[in-house]
Order: sequence, then structure tokens, then C-alpha cells
Amino acid sequence: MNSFTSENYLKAIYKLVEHGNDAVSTNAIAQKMSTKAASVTDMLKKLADKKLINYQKYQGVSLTPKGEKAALTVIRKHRLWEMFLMEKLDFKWDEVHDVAEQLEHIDSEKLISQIDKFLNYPKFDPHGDPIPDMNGKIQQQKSKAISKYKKNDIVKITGVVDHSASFLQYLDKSGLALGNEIKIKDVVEFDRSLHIVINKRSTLFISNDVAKNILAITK
Amino acid sequence: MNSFTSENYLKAIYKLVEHGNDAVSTNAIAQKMSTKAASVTDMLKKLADKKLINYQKYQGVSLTPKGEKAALTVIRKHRLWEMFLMEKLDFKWDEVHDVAEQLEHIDSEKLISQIDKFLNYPKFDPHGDPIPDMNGKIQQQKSKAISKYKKNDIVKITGVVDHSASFLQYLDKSGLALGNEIKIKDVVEFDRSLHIVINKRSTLFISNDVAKNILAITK
DNA sequence: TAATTAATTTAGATTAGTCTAAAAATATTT
DNA sequence: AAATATTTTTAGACTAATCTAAATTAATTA
Ligand SMILES: [Mn+2]
Ligand SMILES: [Mn+2]
Ligand SMILES: [Mn+2]
Ligand SMILES: [Mn+2]
Repeated sequence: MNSFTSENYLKAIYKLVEHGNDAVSTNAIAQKMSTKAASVTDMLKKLADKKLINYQKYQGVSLTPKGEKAALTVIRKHRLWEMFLMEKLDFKWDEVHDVAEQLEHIDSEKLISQIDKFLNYPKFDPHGDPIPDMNGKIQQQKSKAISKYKKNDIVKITGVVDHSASFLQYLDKSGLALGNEIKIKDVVEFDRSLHIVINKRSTLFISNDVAKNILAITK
Repeated sequence: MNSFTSENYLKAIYKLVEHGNDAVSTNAIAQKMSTKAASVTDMLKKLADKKLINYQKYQGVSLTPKGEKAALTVIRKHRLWEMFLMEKLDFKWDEVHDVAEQLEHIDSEKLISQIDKFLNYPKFDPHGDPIPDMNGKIQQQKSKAISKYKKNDIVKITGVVDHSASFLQYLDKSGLALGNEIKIKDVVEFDRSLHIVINKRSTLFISNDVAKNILAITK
């Protein structure tokens, strides 16, 4: 089995590849893992030895099919655990991530398949991120940030980009949650800030910075 | 926080102290942990530095109050997770231990208090072992091995001594489970083997070796 | 009590993961 | 195309946990 640490590296590389980058740099990984470039280079050699990544000195890395499968398994476990914590144990969406970071490394196929069943096979986690199935298949939502919609568009919130506790707590306090209907009432030209109406009831003013971090689809 | 490994040492020492031994020997720990005496000595020094155990060269060890609290917390988590796996995820009682060995090290107070609540504050785990409460308090059962009962005694199964999967599977196959009523129909003088009646229905013959590993109280 | 045996500790290595500082390679400017 | 800046890798060291082999202490036996 892959170590706790290896799993975290694979997950980090997966997410960097996912967000555009074709070959991921040593520095990018170091930043994402809050570690130093020298440590990353050491680990990359080990992961390459195990055929989990494609790596040639100075050329950046990508996941092999084997490495991608491993990464997707960790992500599947993380997101299922987040869902479990929220649905069954009354955690709030800003509390689940840190615990899931630990639980995602528990090694038991039966455990995770039973959790999946217990939750009735959810397709998305509490932040709107897709949960890979047993085979690593992902069901993508074609949503975009609400900052990209126009005046009078009516959309449904499907996810968040920023996953930090402070951002999620701000959304809670503002009455924003997954599934909410949002109408773009007005767009301020100067700074792209938005006036929105939530569920046809309350109105709210949000900055462009916030708007860029809320994902939605047209209703 | 204590490392994964430290927690396992503390748990091992706790269980050795629990089963009679006053000061636990290096060799006993090595055997229980499936490691070597030299490794144990190294670890004992570290645990002593952290004031988790009382240790003087060649004199054996015991837990300090701080060490005992830590051990009981791990045991509480282990047994709650076993209960969760069995009650909520349809694991069998011979399948829960290995996964609980991993889950017991997850560090989150909220997680464990919510699991406890979710299970409705169970007092005993799937093997009949007591689950320490938040403060480390244990509710002991005054049960003894059915090998110690006499002919015509009627008792209720409350736990097992041996926790191995093979023993538990043997009990399953024989129709023996926690809560069952057992009548000692006959005791064979020669080898102390027993004829028993389960729930007033089926009769079964068990060896003294088996009888010593089944705990029960008089009905 | 002395000799022998058993238990425990120390010494010295090893492995995984990390770090800092220095060297080497690549990318960017001039 | 050189010079400079940036990125990446290497070298060497550190910690936690482990091991084998040797030394030391304690326990048992004669
Ligand atoms: Mn998360
Ligand atoms: Mn999530
Ligand atoms: Mn167990
Ligand atoms: Mn148990």
C-alpha cells in the first residue's frame, strides 16, 4: 500500500493537473503541500520508482494511470467521508474537511463501499465537488462562477471554489447554501460586484472576489 | 498529540496492566506489539520523557494518570468504531477489529462524541468489552468464563476472551452470540468439555478451550 | 555464593520523510 | 548569445521508529 504521505502527494498532483497545468512543477507541489522543493524532489523519485508518476529531472510530473487511480481513490474517500460527517453526524460544511483529511487514508474497501451505500451513493460532496465512483469515474457539473453570469440571469448554486472555513462561514452567515436559487439583480460596472436575490427573498451584495468563488448553473 | 505508534504502545501497556501484571516487562510489550525488545526500550524512554509512563531501567513500566487517560481514549475510540461498523455498516463481529485499529487513531473530539451520540451511547462493544466514557470511566460486567459454571446453571453470554476472527467465526457457525441464554446441560469430568443448550433450542458440545473463552453472567 | 541463564539495555545501522545550503540546469533579459 | 535570474536537484544532516548484535544487569540454579 501507499503511505499516508505518498497518498497526499498523489492527490496534490492530481489537483494541480486538474486545474490546467499539463506537467506539474516541483515548486507548485511544494507550495500545495506546504513543504520544500528539495523534499518534493526526493518524493518524486520514490513515486516514479513505484510507477505512480511520469518524472524526468527538470521536466515536471504527471500521473500514470496507476497513480491517477490511486489519487481518485483518495479523493473518493475524502468526499464520501465529508458527506458522511455532514449527513449523519451533523457536522457543518466548514468543519468536515480537516477530519476527512485524516479519514481519507483509512484502508478498507468494505468500509468505503458501505459508507457509500449508507449515504445512498451520493454524486456530489457538501462543497459540490463530484465523488468519483468505485472505478474512478467522475460526473462533472457544467457550472461556472456566478461572476460570469449577466444581469437578470437566474441560477442555482452548485458548489464553491474556495474551501476555506472562513469563506464557508461567510456564506452561511449570508444565507448562501448549495441548491439556493440566485437572481443577478445588478452588476456594478466599476468593480464587478453583484446585487443578488436569494431564493426570491433576501437580497445581498457580494464582491467580485466572493462571486468568483461561488459556482452555479442556469436554472 | 501522541503519534500513532505511541498510542499503540500505551494501549498495549494498559491491557497488560489490566490483565494482572503490576509492572509490565519489556518482553511482554515486545510480544504484544510484535516487535523487538530493543525497539521497546527505545520507545519506553520516549514515553517516559513525555510523562506518559513510569519507567526505570530493568524495573518494568506502568502508566501515569496522563498515560492511562490517553490509553483509555484510544480504547474508547476503538470500541465505539467497532460498534459503529457493526450497527450501521453491517460488518460482522469478526470483521470490525482490523478497521478499528486504524480508525482509533483519528484525532477529532467532535467526531467521536458524535459517533457516540449516533449509536445512542453504547456501554459495551460487539465483543462485550466495556466502552470507556468521555472521562475514561468504565462500567465493568461481573461475568466469568462459562467453563467456571456448574451443571444446570443457566447463564447469558456477555462477551468473549479471544477476539480472533477464527474464534468468532466458529461461534457464529455454532449459533453462539452475545445475549444468548446458555444452559450447562452436562460437564464431562475427564476434559471439562461441556454439553450446552442454546436459547432452550439447539444443543452443542464445546471443548474446555472454547468454554474458557466465552464470558457469561448468571441469568 | 558462584556459575549459568534470561531479560534488558546500548551501540550502531537502516528507512521514510523532512530540512538548509550549495550546485546544476533551465528560463528570461539584455 | 551572454549575463542574470529562477527553478530544480544534490549533498549532508536530522527525527521517529525500527532492526541485529553485543554488552550489561538481574534472576535462577547449582
Ligand atoms: Mn475537503
Ligand atoms: Mn469537499
Ligand atoms: Mn478490537
Ligand atoms: Mn471489541
